[in-house]
Amino acid sequence: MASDARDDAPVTLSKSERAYLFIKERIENGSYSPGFRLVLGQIAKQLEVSVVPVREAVRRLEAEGAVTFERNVGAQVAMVDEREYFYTMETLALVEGKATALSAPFVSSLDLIEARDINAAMVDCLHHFEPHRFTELNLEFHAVIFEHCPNPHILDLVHRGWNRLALLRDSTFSFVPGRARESVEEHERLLQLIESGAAPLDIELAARAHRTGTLDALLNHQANQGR
Amino acid sequence: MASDARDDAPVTLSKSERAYLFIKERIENGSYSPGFRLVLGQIAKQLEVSVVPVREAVRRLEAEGAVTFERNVGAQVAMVDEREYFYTMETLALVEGKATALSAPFVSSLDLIEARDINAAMVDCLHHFEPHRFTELNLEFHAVIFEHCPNPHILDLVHRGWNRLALLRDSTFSFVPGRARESVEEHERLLQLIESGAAPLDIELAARAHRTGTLDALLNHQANQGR
DNA sequence: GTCGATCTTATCGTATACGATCTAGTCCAT
DNA sequence: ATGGACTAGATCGTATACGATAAGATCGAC
Repeated sequence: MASDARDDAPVTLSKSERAYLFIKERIENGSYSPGFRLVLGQIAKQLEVSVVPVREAVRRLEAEGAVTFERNVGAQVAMVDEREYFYTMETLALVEGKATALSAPFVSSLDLIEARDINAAMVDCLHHFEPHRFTELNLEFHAVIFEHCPNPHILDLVHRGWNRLALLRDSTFSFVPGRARESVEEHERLLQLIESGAAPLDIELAARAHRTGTLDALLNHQANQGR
Repeated sequence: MASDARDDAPVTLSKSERAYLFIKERIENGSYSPGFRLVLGQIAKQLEVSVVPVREAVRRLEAEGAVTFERNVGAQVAMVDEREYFYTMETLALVEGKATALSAPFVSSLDLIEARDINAAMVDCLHHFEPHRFTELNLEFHAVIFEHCPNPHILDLVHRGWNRLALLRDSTFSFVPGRARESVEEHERLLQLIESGAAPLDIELAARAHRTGTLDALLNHQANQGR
């Protein structure tokens, strides 16, 4: 992040990795919006590399679900509709719930303090209306807990879900007024469950409901707006 | 499977796909056991293709977790220890549980009949001691249900889990005597839950316990055998 | 004027080639 | 004999080149 490898002296980053990060970044920040055609030769020229590493990067993004690929035709940024958003949220609810429950026993009192600090900062964001930072802090909050997740596969699924959300954030995400405040309250309740050593299943379902609640809020909000 | 594309006229299968299937097959049937070094040029010669599609296949397998890859060093079949097995089973319990609950409302009475037929065949396998076929039928049983899963992401995770298990089947899986019979009984109970339109969460937890039970049985079994 | 066949072009899929990097073995100095 | 530097071989990473495929344009027939 600090020193973006100037031109052709990547200290420890292969060209295919550079291509991967390059494309991924552009997809996430919206430069390449859903449906955008990724032409290998074109991207290769921009990056001043050959098509081979670019192709590898694109296939990798395909494996991650960020782009779709058709043989002899090409790749394009994955189309993400409401249905996709729903599936992703449902899956996230599932894996985040489990990840929270599995992590709970390993959350220290220091972690709890840090989590509460973050949650407080989120309240500040509400007052100053900084939705972007709010979302960031939300991830940090959960990261403090998940950091202890003993099952790396489940943790990986959580990160995949987050990536996917980042992908379609700009197109689908909309800030639902009441939900943000509800969210920070649920955070505090989650922390209390963890602190009190509640049953794993209780924690799991609470964390699951936390995610599901965001989904429901969004759906209701859209429905009320006649969409 | 039926017609292994003779030489250079793959009707509708790219060379990288052929390489992918070739390697995957060998990993699953144990020809390439964990730790086996996958040398691109070597495999390329065997398949009479260049290294480029082979490399693509290997990277794809890496993304799936079947092989590990180190830059400028090479790839090898992923090492899978008991811990890995545990993680996979825990994750599978999670996603299979949800997949079952989500699919339940769409399971028809015809599906129920088919599932019960398969379950009966599994009992036969027990009597004739055919553990391999038993495992196959077990997958079919769950497939009948999951076929209706409305969330493709979760279904995909189930399949990934199955793939992963197939990967380490030979090295870690051992047939636990009493568990198989227990398993078919749990199948029947699952079907009854689905049939009676039980609450989604009940179905989810039952399906989850079904998978967890296999894991516990295996762990206890190993513990009792002093390992 | 519309439909279908041919041709053109853009893009992908793969082969080959070569430079870069790692690993291991050898040799020399201590 | 042991440790470190050097050399050689193997393997990977990427560039370039060319054949293969598919989408679109052009032209002719009805």
